[in-house]
Amino acid sequence: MKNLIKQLKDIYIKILCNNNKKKKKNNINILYNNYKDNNIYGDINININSIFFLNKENKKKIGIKLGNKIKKKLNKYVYKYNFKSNYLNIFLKKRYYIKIIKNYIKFNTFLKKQSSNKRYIIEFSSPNSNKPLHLGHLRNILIGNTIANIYKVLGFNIIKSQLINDRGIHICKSIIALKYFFNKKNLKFNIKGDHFVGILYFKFEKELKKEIKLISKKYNIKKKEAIKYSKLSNLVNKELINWEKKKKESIYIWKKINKLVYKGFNITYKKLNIKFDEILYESKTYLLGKKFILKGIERNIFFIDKDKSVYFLYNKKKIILLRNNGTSLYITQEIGTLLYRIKKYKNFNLLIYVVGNEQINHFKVLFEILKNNKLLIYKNLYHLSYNTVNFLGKKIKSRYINKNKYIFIDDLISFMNNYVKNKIKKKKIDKIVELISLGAIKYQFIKINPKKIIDFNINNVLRIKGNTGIYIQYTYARIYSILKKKNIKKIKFYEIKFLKLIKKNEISIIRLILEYETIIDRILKKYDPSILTNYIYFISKKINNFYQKNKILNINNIYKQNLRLIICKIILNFLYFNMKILGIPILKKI
RNA sequence: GAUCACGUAGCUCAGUAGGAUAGAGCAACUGCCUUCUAAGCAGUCGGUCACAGGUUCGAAUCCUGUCGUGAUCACCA
Repeated sequence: MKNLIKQLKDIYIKILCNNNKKKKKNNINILYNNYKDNNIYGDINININSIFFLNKENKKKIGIKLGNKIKKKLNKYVYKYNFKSNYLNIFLKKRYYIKIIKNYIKFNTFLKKQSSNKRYIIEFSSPNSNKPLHLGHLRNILIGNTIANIYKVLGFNIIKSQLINDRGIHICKSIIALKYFFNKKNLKFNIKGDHFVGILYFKFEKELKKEIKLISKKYNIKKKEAIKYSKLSNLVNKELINWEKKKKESIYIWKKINKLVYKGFNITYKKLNIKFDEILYESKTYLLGKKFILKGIERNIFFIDKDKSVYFLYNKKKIILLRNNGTSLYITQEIGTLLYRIKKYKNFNLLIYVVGNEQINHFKVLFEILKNNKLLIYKNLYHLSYNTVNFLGKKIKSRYINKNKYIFIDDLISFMNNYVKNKIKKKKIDKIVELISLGAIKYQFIKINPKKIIDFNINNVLRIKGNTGIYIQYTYARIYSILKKKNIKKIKFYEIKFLKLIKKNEISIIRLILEYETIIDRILKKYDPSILTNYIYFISKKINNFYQKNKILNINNIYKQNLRLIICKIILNFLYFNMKILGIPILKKI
């Protein structure tokens, strides 16, 4: 069965844009009407205005011409049309929806596969190995994972990639802290590895802050200046040099610390039910970046400064690529990782970096460097940026060293678990509580447009009413409980009877599912998974309304019951499909 | 100071390929469990789409300016 919208588009193009097909094709606005009264506005709305300017009379003429043509050509499914305020409204026959239902039952798919051999890499999470994953990571992970899952169901060859920033100043800070501020007596070994290393890191930052304050007071200089005279800061720099020189002691502690952190990360990922296809470590790729930069100097793309640091000129500003002591920086290792990926995959069609919007400039510089080096791969790179998660009015970000500015994912999860446990009416087993609270957390983060700041307020997350993950899970469980009582496989499809019996209620649900492809297109175009949660919420509302108003089981007319059961089955599959994409746990019982 | 985002109901957010009467949830207030899961459903209340111009037959949506909030501005990652 051909896609109706596509058929309408073809007719539209044939009649309205003989010239300039390609240019106009993208502007054609043909949508299923799920939001306005179908008695007045029909099933499908075609916006006549979106193409080119016409005066009112001509618009009506063209609209009616188009309407006639559509009715003639698609007579099988279209029974009338009208023209209102520059919209051509198409009214569909019930037969169309019966056909759609039949197809859903037969094929059980909601999307047409688009591609099978295109390779897309989605890099997300990208933690530093010096502290636990926090809410900023959570947002990152959920955006990345959802986008990756959508590409996956569309048939793309997807690689979910985690890049761990396991080298650099930050990890040296934890090493120094372990060496100087802790001994066997005051070390706590009974906590999760990443939290343990986090304690080391925060201890260092605290001590550094103290020292700098003292120095700047003593010599009456600014804090930025004072860093130069800081003993701790010096120790860290030396540690980094030792590490890059592969000194035994440095490497030994570094390995031990990282091991602890990864163990902790894995537990958190397991709780979130997030899996990666590959894990890259910057410690293994940064040397490629270093080499690349040294070559660039020979080719006069990068320059050596007076103090021996290496820089790149971007908008007349110096971007440092190597420190004057020869050690690498963030951007160096970023280049190295990219080179590694090119080597590993030879060719990929798209690499999406899911990274916060504070790094927009960083990626602009990166792409510019690649362009300057004639690495055309930069055209296949995209920085998917998202806004911050704020807590207590402050951004949650690594630069804030005060531990109170962080909420770690682990803490949020256990907080939510407790809340759900106390709130639910009947006593539930822990597993169900966990799945409910996980769904609630995920939904709450995905549902906000990545461009917007999430003002993290525990009261926003701790909600079980209305537009929440629980609502979706509940809707699923409700429908499931009905289907459990009947053997759906034994239900026959009575086309002619169904045609007579199908009503507005049933049709409006099917029409909503028909909008799905448009929704997916928009999500990928905008890189915005929140569109999906909003859509799923809208559908769930419709279904709950249907459920409450109509009886499904034990109705007099057995054919009607069958029709409704079949629709329930489709809805159930549809919810399942999308909850999988969003990573929201599916519960058969709540 | 420069650059980039964002500003829609008391609160949290949809809507921004210009197009039909600006939509949800929360909070407040009404109804609905003897009947497939009431973590639900139906309803009431609530808006000068920050402000001012401009483009257009038509602007929450595009452009300019102002104000407000946030991020970035390079040897942190």
